[in-house]
Amino acid sequence: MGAQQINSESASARVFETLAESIFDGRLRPGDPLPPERELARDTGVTRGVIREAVKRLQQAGLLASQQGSGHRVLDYRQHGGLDLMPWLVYRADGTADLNAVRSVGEMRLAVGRDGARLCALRGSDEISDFLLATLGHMEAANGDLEALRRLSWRYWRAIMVGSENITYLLAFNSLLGVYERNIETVQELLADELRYIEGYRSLALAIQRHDSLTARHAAGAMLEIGMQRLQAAIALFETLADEGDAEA
Amino acid sequence: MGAQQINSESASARVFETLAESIFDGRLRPGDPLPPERELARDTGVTRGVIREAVKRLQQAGLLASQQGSGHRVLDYRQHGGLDLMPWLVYRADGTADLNAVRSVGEMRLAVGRDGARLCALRGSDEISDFLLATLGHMEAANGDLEALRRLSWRYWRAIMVGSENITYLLAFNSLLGVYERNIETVQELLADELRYIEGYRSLALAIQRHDSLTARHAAGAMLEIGMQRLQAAIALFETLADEGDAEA
DNA sequence: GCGCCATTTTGGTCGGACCAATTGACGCAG
DNA sequence: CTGCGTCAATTGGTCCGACCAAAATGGCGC
Repeated sequence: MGAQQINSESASARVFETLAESIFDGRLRPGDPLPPERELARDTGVTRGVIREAVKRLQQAGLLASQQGSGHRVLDYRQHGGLDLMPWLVYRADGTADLNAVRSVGEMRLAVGRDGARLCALRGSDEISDFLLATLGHMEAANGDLEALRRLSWRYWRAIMVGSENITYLLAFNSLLGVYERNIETVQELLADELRYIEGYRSLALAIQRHDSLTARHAAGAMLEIGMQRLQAAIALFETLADEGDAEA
Repeated sequence: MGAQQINSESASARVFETLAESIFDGRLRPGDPLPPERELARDTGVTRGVIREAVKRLQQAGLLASQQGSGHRVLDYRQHGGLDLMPWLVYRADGTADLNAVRSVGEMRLAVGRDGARLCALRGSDEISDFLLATLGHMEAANGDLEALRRLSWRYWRAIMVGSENITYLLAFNSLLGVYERNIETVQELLADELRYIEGYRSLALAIQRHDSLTARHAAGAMLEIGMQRLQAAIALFETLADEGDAEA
């Protein structure tokens, strides 16, 4: 498995991935011109139309700027990129993960989750808290099944983001989920303690139900901190291993 | 000016905007199928290739899902969209702004700005604080010129986001800037008091310089709250006007 | 009434052509 | 020799028509 499955992707998707990787790993730097479309088409063995479709996606992602007569040039994604680039920034082409990017995701998860919970307590309707409590019941019934808990937790948090009535938080949540989804098993194991901390989910849901924004914020923070601590421990471990690897090399 | 300038956009960009608007204003709902590419091409008077380029951008934005043989169908952007959709969510086709979306932007600005400042104080190098203090000097020299202050403030905050070493905050900052840029004058007037609050910028820069994360967080919060209050006041005003308009109608 | 298969629909790709903006080299005038 | 204008080459933007491949459709036979 692995490389072969990539053939199932469309040609334009493959070109997109290839070019995006070249940009993220620095082979194509900000300001660099992209080879002409005709040349790219010739080299990759596809039609110019396919190249153009991939280029359009790269433009939409904030990775390229184009001008007729001139060409396509690489933009600095740190200046023009959106949150949806995170999956590419976290998971490199060589299969390793960027630990800084992982930590960043954890920090945003905490900040957005905490403030989203606060706003949900302020604004959430009874429908929201009812849904949270119902989901909580399913989590209790899951009996520690991580897979089920993870799915339920995602629904739970999505409901909070909806209840916060803050569309930016909801969209940011989507982007973060995009990162998790590429490595579900690892995320699930890492957050195991948090997922099993049913009491935390309960006190948060109850705080939201009684519109107690201060308690909701703290409950959310306490809950998310569990996963954050596991995450930081894992990062520290990997950094140690990396250092030893460097020392040996 | 206005409608005519749109002709300067490329054909695929026009198709993209048209379809995106149809999705955001609800004429195309989640689950709805898009008309076949050949039909869209015929109706809009462009080639299928142009339609496909626009469709690729819509896919990248999380607005469409496609399947060979079946067709393109509209996704729920609240479930699959990223933060870079905010400009479209804030500014509707009829020229009005979605006040809820505006408030959301303000809230994320506050949350990310506050935590970004905290992290920058924790991790920022001397280069960062030097840059902040230098920019501060330029702001003092701007002598209240809003245009100049706004530019300098953006650089200032970008430096903080870079210094926070949290890539998700930096990318979210980019997306928020994308919202501001579509209506620079209004944003600038709205944030006038905040932009002129040089002392706030100074105390934040100094807190970051001495790695005082707690003070940095509070200084950032105090500063951003100024703009937030103006924003909330403006929203309340518009809501009142809208209510009166409804009452008359 | 149910399930299988040919037809149709529809996205994905191909190939070549022409248009339009930009760039750059060449040659002319100053 | 310098500076400017012109023209050709480069390159993205669009058009056209064709074929491939996956999915949906509808009719046929069981």
